[in-house]
Amino acid sequence: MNKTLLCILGPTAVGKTATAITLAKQLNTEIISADSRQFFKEISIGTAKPSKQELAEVKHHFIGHLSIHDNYNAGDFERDALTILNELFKTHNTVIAVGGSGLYVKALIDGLDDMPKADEDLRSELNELYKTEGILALQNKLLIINENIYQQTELQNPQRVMRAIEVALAMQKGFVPNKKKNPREFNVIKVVINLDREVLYQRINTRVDLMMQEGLLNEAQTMQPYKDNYALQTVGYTELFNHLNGDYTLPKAVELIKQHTRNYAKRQITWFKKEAPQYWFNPTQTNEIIALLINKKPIT
RNA sequence: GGUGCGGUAGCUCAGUCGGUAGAGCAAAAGACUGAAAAUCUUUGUGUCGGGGGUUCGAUUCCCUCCCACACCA
Repeated sequence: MNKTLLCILGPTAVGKTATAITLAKQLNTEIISADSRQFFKEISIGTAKPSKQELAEVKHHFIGHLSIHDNYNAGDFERDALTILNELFKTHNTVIAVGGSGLYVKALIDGLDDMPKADEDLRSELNELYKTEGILALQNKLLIINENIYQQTELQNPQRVMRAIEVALAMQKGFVPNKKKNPREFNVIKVVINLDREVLYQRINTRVDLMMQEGLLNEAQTMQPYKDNYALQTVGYTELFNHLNGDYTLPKAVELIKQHTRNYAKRQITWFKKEAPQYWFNPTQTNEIIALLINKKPIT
C-alpha cells in the first residue's frame, strides 16, 4: 500500500488553497477539494473558490461541479470522491485533499456507515411540523417510532431529531443499518493549517471586504430567488439576503458576515483539534509538510 | 434656554411596588455519520451615568449635575 492521501485541513481564510497548490506542484499531483460550498458553480465570490489562474496551475476536482439546485451530501461526496481518487491513484502515488468541511473529509477518509438516504419530502414535512408545533412535536414523533434511537439523539437539535426520525422510519420499513467500516486502500496523512487566532480573524475581515469589492452583493442578488436552497444557507449570502430584505443596512450585513465567518472558523478549529491533533502548521510550512510526508509513518 | 424621554453586561435592551440584577446577540469552550459555511450545548461578565438627600438599607424614591436623543423656542 504505497498510495497516500495528504489531507490539508484548516479553518476558512487561513490560506489552504495556496498551500495546497504549492504542495501539489512539488508533488506533481492533483487536488480533491472537500469544501461543501465550493461545489456549487453559481456561487464563487462568497465561497472563496480558487481563482481561474490557480485552477489552471493545478488540476482541482469538485470545484463548481454542482448546481445550487442539486441536492448533495457527505455520502454523495464519499462515493464521488472515492471514484476520482482511485482513478488518480492509478497514475499518482500521492493525492492531495484540501477542505474545511470536516464531515466531508471524514467521509472520504473513514467512510460513512451504510445508513438511509436523505428523504427530501419527509424533511419538508418535518420542517413544517417543527415550524408549527416546535421541537417537542419532533421529539414525541421520534419517541413513538423508536425509543432506542430517541435516547441516543441530541434532542435539542431539530436537524438531528429530524434525521433520527428519517432513520427510524426507514428502519421501520425494513432498512438495516450497517455500521461496518469500509477499509481504505490508501494511507492517510492529515495536517492542519492554522494561524494565531488574532491573525486569522484579521485575514477573515480583510477577505470579506475584498469579496464585497469583487461584487458579492451582486452575486447574492442573483441568488436571492433560491435563498432557501441548502446551498445558500451559507455565510456571506444569508446576511446579504436579509439586508436585501430590509432587515438591516449593508454595513451591518458586512459586519455580520465577518462575525459569522469568525464563528465558523472557530467551529472548524474545534473539529480539527479532535480530527488531527498531531500535525499543525502555518500556511508557509510546505517544506515541513513534505518532510513529514517522506519521513513519518502515515497516520490515520 | 424650555419641555419630554432615556443613561443597567462588549452591543441592544428588560427589571427591581427599596433588600446590590437578567434576556438576546457578541466572546470563550465544546458536540456533531447524508442540511455540516448547517444545527446544537455549556460558561462568565456589571463601581445599574456622577454627587448629595431620605432610609436600617438606594440601581430603584427625592434633589442636583453631566451626557444622549426628540420636540418647542
